[in-house]
Amino acid sequence: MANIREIAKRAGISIATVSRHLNNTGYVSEDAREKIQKVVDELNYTPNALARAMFTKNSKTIGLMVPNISNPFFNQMASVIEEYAKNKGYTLFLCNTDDDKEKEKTYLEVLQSHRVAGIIASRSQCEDEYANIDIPVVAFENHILDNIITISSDNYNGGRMAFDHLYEKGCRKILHIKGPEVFEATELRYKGFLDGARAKDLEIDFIEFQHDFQVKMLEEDINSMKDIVNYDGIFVFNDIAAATVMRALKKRGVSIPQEVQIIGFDNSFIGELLYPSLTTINQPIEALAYTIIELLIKIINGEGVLIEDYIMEVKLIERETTISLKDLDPASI
Amino acid sequence: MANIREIAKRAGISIATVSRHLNNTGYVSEDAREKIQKVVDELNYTPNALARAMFTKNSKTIGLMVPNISNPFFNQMASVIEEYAKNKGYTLFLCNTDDDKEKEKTYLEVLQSHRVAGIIASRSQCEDEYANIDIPVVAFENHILDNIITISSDNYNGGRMAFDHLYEKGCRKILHIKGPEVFEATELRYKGFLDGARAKDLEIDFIEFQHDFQVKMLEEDINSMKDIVNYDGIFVFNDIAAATVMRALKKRGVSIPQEVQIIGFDNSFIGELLYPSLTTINQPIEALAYTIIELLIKIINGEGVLIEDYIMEVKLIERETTISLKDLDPASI
DNA sequence: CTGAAAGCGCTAACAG
DNA sequence: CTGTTAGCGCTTTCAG
Repeated sequence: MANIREIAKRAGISIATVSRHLNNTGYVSEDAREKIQKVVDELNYTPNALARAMFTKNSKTIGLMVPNISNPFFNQMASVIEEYAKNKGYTLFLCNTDDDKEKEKTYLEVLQSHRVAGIIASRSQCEDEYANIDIPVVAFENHILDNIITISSDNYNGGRMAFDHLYEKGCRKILHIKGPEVFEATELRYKGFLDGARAKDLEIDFIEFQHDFQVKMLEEDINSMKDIVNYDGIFVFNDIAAATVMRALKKRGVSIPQEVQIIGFDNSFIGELLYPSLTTINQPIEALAYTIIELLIKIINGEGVLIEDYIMEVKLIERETTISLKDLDPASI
Repeated sequence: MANIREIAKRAGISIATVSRHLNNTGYVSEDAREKIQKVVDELNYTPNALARAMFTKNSKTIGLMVPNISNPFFNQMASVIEEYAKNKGYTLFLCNTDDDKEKEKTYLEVLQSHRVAGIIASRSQCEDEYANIDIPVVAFENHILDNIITISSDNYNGGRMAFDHLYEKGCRKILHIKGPEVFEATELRYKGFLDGARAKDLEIDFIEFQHDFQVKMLEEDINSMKDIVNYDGIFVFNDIAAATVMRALKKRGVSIPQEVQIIGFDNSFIGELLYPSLTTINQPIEALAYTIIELLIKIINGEGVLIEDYIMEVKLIERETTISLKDLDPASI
């Protein structure tokens, strides 16, 4: 692959001028520009970003750590993060941690070695591992260290909204299927939901899933639920798990929402494909992704940012798995 | 961030020896090894992959181009490609092309500039753009150029199996919802399906969707289908589109599979979450991903590979959206 | 077993 | 407006 020296030689001009032209930095005569561009086009020359990065100390790459890219919520996040990053001139390294601390640690080293300009750590399981990283980091959902910004949705409030909604719809025998304890986000949803119930003096049952979506694994969790039919309202910690729960219920002949109302969390695309379509709490993916990228790039550029929690508003998306009792067609019960 | 010179100085040893130790290449005395490792640990030193890449001409990175990472089939592919790549010591750049030629071209340049060791181009819309790339490339699904290997599932056969299955189940008024013409994969499914029908002298109707899954867009396509209720069997070009079709049918009160049988394609996780669960054609994601990575890395390493089409076997996954007529409970019709 | 030195491709002073 | 030059951090001959 050609290099800048080759271009300079063929154009009969020094490499400094070629560099200036390529980067549009400093003066270059129109005449020189043309000559250079001609050779650049002929040789299909592309500047070596690695060499450039070594000098400028900015590789223009960002490491994106996600639990798993096949998780519908995280891949929607990844999709828009990718777009924002690209618009800013950054390319993403894709890192699936599988919610596994060891894998996260390994990737952390890989990203470090590639001298990424910044790291987005979603649902991190690490702490001190980030202490000696001198690369800008922003955390999504799980907190890492005091000096690392955390971005998340207002999960607590979302949980509370979920409860209020079910309650409003008339549910009184309520179950919450909660996520693994190590997920701060689902833990907050649980707390919010619980506080909502307490405010109404209502007792609530809980089941904890041992893991998040990893194609097929949820089914096991579902099988462990026995008396799931005894409730009239269920709040599931995310949409994909809710889909699995819905499927299990239908298999047992339970009709939704007539017999059990369901509410999920995320508002990932899957909710709209289900039948009945899933009532859920929307996480503002665009706002989350935008905030993550903006903050990270500000830190990369040495601009000051407030070290604090950045919490984005959620909102209820009412669809078909919840329904007002008065709207119920008696015949369908 | 520390560099090798710093390590060498602190360890009182030359950088050459430090390098040898780090890469386990050439002789280094046990004594030297210890001294070096001690400093490496103290300083949390990680070798600069950029500098290394400049010298070795192998960046140990791979550019993964996918239409969109939120497409369930492609993100499952990405997930396992990522795992295989990591095991081989490669890290992935994530590139969403959105099935847009211009975006693909842009990313091609970006990947070139980052001097990726190889490129995986899924469903590429380009041709000549790849002619002057001196980076190993493998294509998934769409062919690019004669000298570029293409890996894909046996889509033709899959289409044929889909027809045979519906026919066997008793369907005679059949519709195929096909993908955009520029997708070689869905085009082959269409051809296979058509040939199956011809073999039985059966006339079949077709509808063409204008685009693949991009959260929300499919709904428009669905709305454009009027007489969708007049069929007893539908083959949809992929699972996610099938999910949308199922939802539309149920909204119109059509029962599946009693009135219409449905078969999708991909066997992405979504099929199992639907109710009834979706009969579909399995694409062997593991085998595809494995082949893609194996071939690409062989090319990167200069080992010879056969330039030809690598076609992986598909198989029918029978679930609940198709059913033998004799199994039908008359009461449920 | 170890070190000096050249060079990968680029950018940014600095001196014309 | 342009060219020379010194590195960025690393690996690898080639001499010891």
